[in-house]
Order: sequence, then C-alpha cells, then structure tokens
Amino acid sequence: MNATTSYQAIIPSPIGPLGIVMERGQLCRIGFLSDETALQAAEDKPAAQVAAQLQHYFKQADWHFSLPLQPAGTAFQQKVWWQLQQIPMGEVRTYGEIARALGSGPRAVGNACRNNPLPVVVPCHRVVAANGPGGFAGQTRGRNISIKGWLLAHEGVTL
DNA sequence: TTAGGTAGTCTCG
DNA sequence: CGAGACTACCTAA
Repeated sequence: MNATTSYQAIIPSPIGPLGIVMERGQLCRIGFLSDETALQAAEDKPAAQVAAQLQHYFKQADWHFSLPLQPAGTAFQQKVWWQLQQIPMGEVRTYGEIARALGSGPRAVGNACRNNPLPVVVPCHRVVAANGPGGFAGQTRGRNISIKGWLLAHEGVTL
C-alpha cells in the first residue's frame, strides 16, 4: 500500500480511512490509509457496493459479507484465507489451530495472514497467538494491533 | 524464559 | 534450482 496505489473508493471508518481496490469488478485489496492521505478515488459501481457492505459491518458487526473476492496469492495462502472466512463472527482461532486444520505449521499460517490483501472482509483479525494477540497488517505492536483490538471488541471478543 | 522445531516464501547466486 | 534468512508461532523443559 503506497502513494502510487489508486483506489476505486475510499471510505471513512472507525479504524481510519479504508481504500478499496477493484479489478474486473472483483474486490482484490483493502488498504488502511492514514488520515493525512487525501487521495482522490475514481467512481466505480462495484466499489460502491463494497463500501456499502463495509459500512454495514462497522455499524453492525453481525454482518455477513457477500462480495466477489479476488485476492492474489499462492495456493497455500488461498487455503489459509479460505479457512479464515470459516471463522464465525465473534470467535477466534489460534495460528496453531488453523495450521492443524491444513496440515501445516503455525509460522506458515502467520506468514499467510500477514499477506492477506483483504483485511476486515477476510477476517485475519480473528486469528490470535496461543498466548498473545498475534499481529496485524504486518505489525506485532503499534497502531495496527490497536485496530485488531478494535475489530475484536467490535465483535464482542475480549482477549 | 529460552531453545529448538517447524512450514512457507523470498532473495541471492 | 539450492542454500540461507526471514517471520503476525508453538511446545517442552
């Protein structure tokens, strides 16, 4: 996520501005923007749909996303991201649990989560470490961990 | 608290 | 291709 990224929509949210990237009508990336970043978003009909659903979620956590997703990644990453989508709202899994379900290892799962291009929609925030909060958006502490905490609290989860 | 093990990905060469 | 380094980890001692 950088200055050269062009978004089809940008929406405000309780966790800061979110940038939406579409390709051929499918959602392929969501980015956390800084408040100072005043970017112009091109108007795009499918992106408006994504924006609306995100706003539903922020208003009411118990919201089931129904969107055409197209996250780019390896076969293993796709499997992990699919597993994440099976975690019900308000529940969490550990990296180890996801790993066992896939016959893989915890660190590999962490790697895949770190590379999740669709945070919030693909709920990587519902994956935590066996003793600790784990990381979020590439960080193990700092602002992104706060965001993870906010999302979980929003869903009624207390770590 | 740490030491060692683990799986996937990336970077060199 | 292969070796080595790098992780949002886990378990045993």
